Amino acid sequence: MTTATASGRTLAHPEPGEIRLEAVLHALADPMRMRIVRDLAREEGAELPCSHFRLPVTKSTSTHHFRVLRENGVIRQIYRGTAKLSVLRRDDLDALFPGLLDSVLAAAARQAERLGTDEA
Amino acid sequence: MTTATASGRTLAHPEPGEIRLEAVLHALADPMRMRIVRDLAREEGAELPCSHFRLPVTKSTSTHHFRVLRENGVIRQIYRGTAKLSVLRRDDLDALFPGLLDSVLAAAARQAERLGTDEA
DNA sequence: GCCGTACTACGAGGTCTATCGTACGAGCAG
DNA sequence: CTGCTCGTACGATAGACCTCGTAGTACGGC
Repeated sequence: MTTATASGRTLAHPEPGEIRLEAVLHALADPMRMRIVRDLAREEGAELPCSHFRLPVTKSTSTHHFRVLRENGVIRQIYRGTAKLSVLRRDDLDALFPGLLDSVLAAAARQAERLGTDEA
Repeated sequence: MTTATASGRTLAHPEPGEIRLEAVLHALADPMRMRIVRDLAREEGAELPCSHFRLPVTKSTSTHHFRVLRENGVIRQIYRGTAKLSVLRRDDLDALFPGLLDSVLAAAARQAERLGTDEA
């Protein structure tokens, strides 16, 4: 439980009603972002810092991808100390688009297995 | 090239094994293309000519979007006379990514209803 | 107070995308 | 054959996107 040590730094997230399907699909259409989402889904409910994901890109690019995921309503991000923790917005997504996230994740897992592209 | 033998102008489609999830998601992330796919799904199995879709763009742009859908494995296209008919590749998509197409279509329908953006 | 860590902001480069307009080829109706 | 309709191809333009590097801010420990 993140006891919101709230430092005043707050990040803008779309309301559930603001989340658009095209935006979510677009966010998931990038391999790097799909990888992040898959990692988050694997540790359901876990709040992971950006540095936990060993992405093969620079930190600037990571920031960009996390921002896209957040602004499109796929993840939620909060600050805690110097770290920024990310969580999948499964509840909101499931409420808006039932079954979508699960089938996308299943499809990604299946394709990763098929192509042997399964990363950590 | 398009060295078409008069009766059988054939179009290149990806094999089922060539269809990539990111590509499918990317194809569906565009409102114009999502609209095409929804129309096709609504008349399941039907072969509809491009002209059936009254898209608010020029013909060049339509051609472009249909091409993207075809090259990414979402639809199949065949010539018949002067018309080019399009069909949803539901069988292949369902085999590759079970449930994906249905949940995306359901999500699109739900969002259209929510936003009152239902066209057609 | 000072420094290291974690992440951000801004700008730039290169690529991709969506859109259009115009010109062309393929088929069908006279 | 002549024209008409359907769709394609090519070129161009404007905008978005992914990537990076550098400089900067917030936080925690010394």
